[in-house]
Amino acid sequence: MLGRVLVYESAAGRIAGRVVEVEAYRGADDAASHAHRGRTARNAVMFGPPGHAYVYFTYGMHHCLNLVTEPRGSAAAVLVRALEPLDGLALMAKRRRGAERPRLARGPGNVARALGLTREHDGLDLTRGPLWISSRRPDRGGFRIARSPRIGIRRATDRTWRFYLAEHPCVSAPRRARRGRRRPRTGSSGGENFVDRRGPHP
DNA sequence: GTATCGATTAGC
DNA sequence: CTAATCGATACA
Repeated sequence: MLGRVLVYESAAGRIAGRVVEVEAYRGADDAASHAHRGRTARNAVMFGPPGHAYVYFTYGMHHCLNLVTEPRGSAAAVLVRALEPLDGLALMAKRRRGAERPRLARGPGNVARALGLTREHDGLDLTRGPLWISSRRPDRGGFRIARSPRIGIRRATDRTWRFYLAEHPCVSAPRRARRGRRRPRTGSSGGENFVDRRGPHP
């Protein structure tokens, strides 16, 4: 996904952006996943065939876009956390109350907001439009791939399933850990950054 | 039935 | 740090 271009051809206009930050979520084995406790009306698309959009509503005000990645019956999806805006910047800015380019689609709620995605788009087939991933070769612009724990979750925080283009201006920087009582570190290496020298997680 | 929380964000 | 804001989830 990283470096690929997401395109949305809506009635309001065409929007395109390079994927620069994602997170992986799985099913029953992933306590942080919406699919952790099985299929519901909300997460049903995650259990459907791959290549579909799972759009959920959260915090009473935000939508987030996921791309379903595994075969029917096996729940898994990739959360799109940030895009580098490439096309339709004026339209995005309008929806994002005039944010500057690096912030137009930084953060999963802002991605959906900039594209105008809601629960109505839940289940869209990415192989049939109007929302799709360009088949163009991924272009990471020389930025290396880094990984970190997923953001904003409380369970399964030891899994480093957030992947992003390091130093890319459109990537949402993870909040620094709270000061005060330090949590015992579960991982191996001490954690300055999470650069992944082995490439993406399988 | 009621209480709590969340794959977030903007603002102070 | 917190309010915003409501669907999903937890629990009596």
